[in-house]
Amino acid sequence: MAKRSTLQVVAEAVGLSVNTVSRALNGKSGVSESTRSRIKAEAARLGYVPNANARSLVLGKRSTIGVVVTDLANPYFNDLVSEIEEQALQAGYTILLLLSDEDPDRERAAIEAALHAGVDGIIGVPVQGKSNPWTAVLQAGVPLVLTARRVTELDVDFFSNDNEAGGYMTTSAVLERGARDPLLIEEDMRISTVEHRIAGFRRALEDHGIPFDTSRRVFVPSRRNVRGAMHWRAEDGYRVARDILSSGRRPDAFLVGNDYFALGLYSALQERNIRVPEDTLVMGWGDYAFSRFLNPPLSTLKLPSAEVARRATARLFARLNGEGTEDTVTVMIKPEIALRSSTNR
Amino acid sequence: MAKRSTLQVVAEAVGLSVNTVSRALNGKSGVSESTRSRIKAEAARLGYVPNANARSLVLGKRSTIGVVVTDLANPYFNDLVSEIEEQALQAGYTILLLLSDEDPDRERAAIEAALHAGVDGIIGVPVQGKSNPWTAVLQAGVPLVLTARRVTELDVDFFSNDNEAGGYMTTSAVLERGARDPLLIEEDMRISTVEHRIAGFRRALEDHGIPFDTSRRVFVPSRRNVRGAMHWRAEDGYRVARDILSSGRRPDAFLVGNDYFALGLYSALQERNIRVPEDTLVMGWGDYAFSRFLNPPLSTLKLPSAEVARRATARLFARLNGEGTEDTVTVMIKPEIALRSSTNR
DNA sequence: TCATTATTCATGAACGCTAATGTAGCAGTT
DNA sequence: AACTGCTACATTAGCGTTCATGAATAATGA
Repeated sequence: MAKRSTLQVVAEAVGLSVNTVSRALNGKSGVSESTRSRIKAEAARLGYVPNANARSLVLGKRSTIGVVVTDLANPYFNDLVSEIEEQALQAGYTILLLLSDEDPDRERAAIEAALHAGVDGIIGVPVQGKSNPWTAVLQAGVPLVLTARRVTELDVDFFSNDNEAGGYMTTSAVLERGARDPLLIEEDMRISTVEHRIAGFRRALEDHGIPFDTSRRVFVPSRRNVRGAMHWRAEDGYRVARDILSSGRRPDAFLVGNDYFALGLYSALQERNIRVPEDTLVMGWGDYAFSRFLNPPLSTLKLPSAEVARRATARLFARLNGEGTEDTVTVMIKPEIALRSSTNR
Repeated sequence: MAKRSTLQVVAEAVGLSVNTVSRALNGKSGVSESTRSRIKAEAARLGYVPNANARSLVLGKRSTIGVVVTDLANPYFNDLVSEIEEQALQAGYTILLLLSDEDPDRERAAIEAALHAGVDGIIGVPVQGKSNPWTAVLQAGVPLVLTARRVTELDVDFFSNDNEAGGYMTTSAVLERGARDPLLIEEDMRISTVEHRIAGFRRALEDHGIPFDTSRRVFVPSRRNVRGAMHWRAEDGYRVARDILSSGRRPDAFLVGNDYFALGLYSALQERNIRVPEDTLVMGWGDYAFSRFLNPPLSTLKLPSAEVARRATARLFARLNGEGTEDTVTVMIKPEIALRSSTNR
């Protein structure tokens, strides 16, 4: 609890003015090399750490960006956050992490907290919901970049995977392997991710001469406001798959909204002694860490989370430097398909 | 990019002094209710958001705690971070997230960044390494709480699972189910977690009349400085298990350092047509989201990450309020075993 | 030698806020 | 009428920095 030494203390110790010490430590000109090194030595000896609050006040920025994400248990989002953190640190920024847990109320609170904390900019993954708390960010004049999920009524920079392409790629892959009656198990969320995925699914079906109708997709009820929501997703996927199978329906391919659903699906299929890939194909989404080790190894879609994160942070930093403020940009990065045994035929 | 309005602007708008406006908005006494509501209305109309930098400077605190963690891809740590975030938000704090990626150099940089950013306190998960960057935190007079991994030479508050007990519980479970030749597959890290786990393993062995020697445990080489290190862990676990099996060794139970290793182990066992649990038992560690959905469902140890997080943050906040500064405290919370089919016998 | 310029440092102000202190007005007490 | 105590506000100072400006000293040129 030692009282932290200030510039003044260092200045007195070396017998110079506060200003000179500041210039010396910040590498500014107007200080001779000899005194600069003397000052640096003394500062180090006293364990001087600049007061970030005072520094932020006068500089008018906090060197911190807010990262508002729905759920850390989702591998995609923790990849995203990890990469943002790395990029930020390299640029001399730190990140303030706020979690919304897919809950609109918490999201509002998170945004407010970020604004209140004085972040210089925000990278966000929006939650679905009628009211839009993100406009508050723009009103406050804080640069904003959205990722992963689009908010159409908001004209801001947006970076994401190309989910329509992903939906098309995954669906085409199973159709090309002979599936004629595929079923899409999707998250029940009003987010662009789902919408685009279904659009790609539909386009692939129609390209292969299979008419699309709503019976080709079922929804897994989404859970909100649950810590580590992902822990329940496999369970939910299992339940939906089990219901489908006990209704007597036998799709020859399953496409799921994330690899946790596939995990639950595997269990449900096994209960009925339906073999993968002999009796039905399974295609995941997300390429989670466990997917290649399932039995059989799961074909899935590898998402470019790191690149999304890099592009998004780069854009935010550009905005913080006052560049490219005139128009907003939308970038969708192509995912990559990972074909494994679950779609072998 | 609208210039944010300051207290002064609000003050002029209502024709009162800056101080009165400040008192009114902060709910302090000395302002009549009528003027208070008038001020609040005007502030809201102008979209006034207090300048966090100025506020932090005068209050002498940033209302932010640093969370220094090794790896977000590890389910245990993202549980931990999620819970810390929630607790912090409730207490009016935000969290600054720093990642060390199990790399001592990055850890040093992360700690420095947190200190530089002026956090009020730090919750950390230390990396192994000879030099100790954490002393810098104490030297700077910043309250520190460590979790998950102990640094013996550092006299600070420590909160964790009771890993020795966990090691004992998991080992006893397989021994009670008839295993006489168990093998421990452990991470090759010089951290207290591993050390305690092995100690518990050993104690359980000896309690059951099985002599411990170093051939009873093998190490999986640890990867450092890799984003999402967990993605490789299953692969590494697989490799170690495969080598064991191809050497002809046939343990009647495997205990692994985390559930990803179990995932790799399953693959290796399957290649040799060794059945679980008929031919050998498998016991995991961590109860990851996928573990109960494996085939067979994995017996494992459920770690009290949320409680560790809650206790640790509560302790840090106590320190921030100047309570309990006299001595340091060590808390080890008992984990819970989750018995599933992989140890059925 | 003296004027000119470059170098090195000091001084003062400002960032936006909160806390301590000051003052005017008014009711109640003696 | 004079004093006390309270309310409701204003005034002033200060948090620890950085930046703009200014002064002193040393170096340069004729």
